[in-house]
Amino acid sequence: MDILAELNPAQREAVEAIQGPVLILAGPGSGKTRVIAHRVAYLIKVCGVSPYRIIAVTFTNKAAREMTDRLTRLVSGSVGDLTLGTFHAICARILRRDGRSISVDPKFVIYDDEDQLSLLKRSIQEVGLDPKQYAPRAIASAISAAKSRMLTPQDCLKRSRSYFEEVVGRVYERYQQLLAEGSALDFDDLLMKVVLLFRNNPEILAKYQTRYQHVLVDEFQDTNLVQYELVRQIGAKYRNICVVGDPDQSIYSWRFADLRNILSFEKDYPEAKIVFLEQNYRSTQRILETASNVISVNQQRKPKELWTDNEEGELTTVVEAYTEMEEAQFVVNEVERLVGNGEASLGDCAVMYRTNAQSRALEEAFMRYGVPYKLVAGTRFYERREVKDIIAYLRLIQNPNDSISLLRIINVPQRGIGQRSLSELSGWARAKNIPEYQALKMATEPELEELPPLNPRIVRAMAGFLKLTEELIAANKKLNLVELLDSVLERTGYKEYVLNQPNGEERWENVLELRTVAQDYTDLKPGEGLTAFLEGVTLVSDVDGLDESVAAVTLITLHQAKGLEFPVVFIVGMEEGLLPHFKSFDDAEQMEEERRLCYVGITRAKRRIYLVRAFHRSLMGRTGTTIPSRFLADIPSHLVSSGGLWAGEESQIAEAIYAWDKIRSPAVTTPELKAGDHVRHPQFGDGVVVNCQEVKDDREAIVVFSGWGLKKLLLSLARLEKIE
DNA sequence: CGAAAGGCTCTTTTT
DNA sequence: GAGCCTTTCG
Repeated sequence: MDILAELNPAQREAVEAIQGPVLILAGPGSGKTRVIAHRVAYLIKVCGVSPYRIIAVTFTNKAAREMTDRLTRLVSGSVGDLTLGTFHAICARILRRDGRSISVDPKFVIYDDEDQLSLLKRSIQEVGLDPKQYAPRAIASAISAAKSRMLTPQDCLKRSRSYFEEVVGRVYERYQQLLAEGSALDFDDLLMKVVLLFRNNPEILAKYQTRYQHVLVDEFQDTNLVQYELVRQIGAKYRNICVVGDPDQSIYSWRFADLRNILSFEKDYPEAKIVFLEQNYRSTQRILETASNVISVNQQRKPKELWTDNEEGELTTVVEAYTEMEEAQFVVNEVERLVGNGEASLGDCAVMYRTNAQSRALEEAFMRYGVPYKLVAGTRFYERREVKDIIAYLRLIQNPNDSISLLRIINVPQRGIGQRSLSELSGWARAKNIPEYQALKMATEPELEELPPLNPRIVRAMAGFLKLTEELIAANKKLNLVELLDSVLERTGYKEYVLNQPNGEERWENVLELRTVAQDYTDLKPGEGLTAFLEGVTLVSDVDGLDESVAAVTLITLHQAKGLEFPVVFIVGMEEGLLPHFKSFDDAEQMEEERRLCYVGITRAKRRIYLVRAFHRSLMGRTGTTIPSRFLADIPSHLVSSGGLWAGEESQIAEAIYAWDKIRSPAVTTPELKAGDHVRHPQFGDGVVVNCQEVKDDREAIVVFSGWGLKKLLLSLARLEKIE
């Protein structure tokens, strides 16, 4: 098979440029995944590079799986030695192998968000603060921001400039101590620790640098600083780094992804070859045009000319339903209609939305009409209480110092060890600076002088739990994973316990489902299967479970939809407050990201796109009138099939009560501005107003900023501050 | 000790 | 509307 044959000139250029750094800027549907796959295949087949010397990073495990499939076909053989996976999965592997030198226990467990939050609450308390006063989520986010910039607690404390930052620094410090004590890492640690490992151990870094002759990174626009640094470190020796991305599809800034990575790449690798992929193979002309009109409003963007040879296609359908129930009903009916007249199959259709909560009304409608659907939320399964309980037992077997897991299940099923006794134990453990499990061991030693003040009955219960755990730990040395899991279920009496809970049957089904997942690991040696399984279930991403072969409509968030494509796409909730989300209202940059999100959604569609909204929507208990998303207004009418409803929108915008105004943070008072006024902008700095005029129901100022030039800014969005 | 009920807050996107 | 926490009662 000729690997270059089926590529267009630009794609071919991107594949053949194997020497030195390459930046591929690729529009939606321009075949970037294809370019990566072909490039790897080209390296292996044509250039004779061993797969062992190639590392390719994808955004999800699913993308990695698909890449493997594609490659196996392209090179007609196995690519087993290839390093392929998400940053997190790859880093976890590196740390298990080489983490010892920075005191990462190879038996570490990975904490998910829920575990992280529990540990954080504990850390907040332990530094003498009240978790109610310092929202653990806000602190979690601040710590994550720090880690994505590779800042240690000490760095944070040193540079803290406010009381909150100091609090973050102190909590962060304790949080890391507790993680270390329990041999646990959070998601961000996986990345940051590898960077630190490489920094402190040049010989280990050299090993990886020498091994990886070629580095490839997909979805580069959504990488953050640690990830950039990792790529830089690993690729430093050969500099054969190929990154692929699209600034217009950058939608993860809240995870500290930084678009500036693309600019840094051009700066750090001045010799980089830059390839533009602008031909779209996915969508009809009209879909592409709709999308372009939406995205071109963004100010912070390099204009890009996307084009396609595909047919003109259908008009964009804009629909207004009365309520969210009717919105869902419209989608279901329309799917049935399309499937009925043979225009599409169930699997061709996807419904996309901004927030997970929106899936509910949709699910109900699909269920009521008996239309098969699949909800993309793989991680949701692993968040279920019963599933997490079992995983906690398994984690405890792998690493008994994992106190979060221990506290989760020490009394599940009930063993008569209550909250009071547990805080006694925890306090005692903390005083001795040991994990709970070690404290448990000591507390149940009858000959010990200094015992925690516990009731003998409780001590007996604790000893029983300890004995159970020790036996399971021993069992892990000779049983395979499923045998071990069965042994957990049997020894704990979990089945009887869960069946007595509300929805017991369903929950037990979930446990059995988990057991099915575990079966994939039975071939591994005792112990190893457990490690691999625990890593697998923690690093799953939502789309990983998406199975294209199932004939059902896909319900998916806009974020999850990145990288996917469907012949028919419905985007629901096209309303102010939802898309764009109201959290972004007072920040021009975030607003641009909302727009990109909308763009990502539209460009998933191959043949048909529906933009749907509800006139009434209930949120937070309240029902409110909505107004159409501003993004709808950017689509020229010649591209829209006017469902009659759309025509009357203009007057509605004026009349509609802006339901979100009540929730929205107090409107930034827009200053009266005239030409010559000096203003300050959070991003552009100080500038001078050139002009200011009324537009629709807003005012638009044209301001010149030094270093940025002229900017058009809507006063309701841009946080302009008048300065004297 | 444990279950149940009531009250509170916060509502985005996820590896 | 949900999840989390606290309170209350058996």
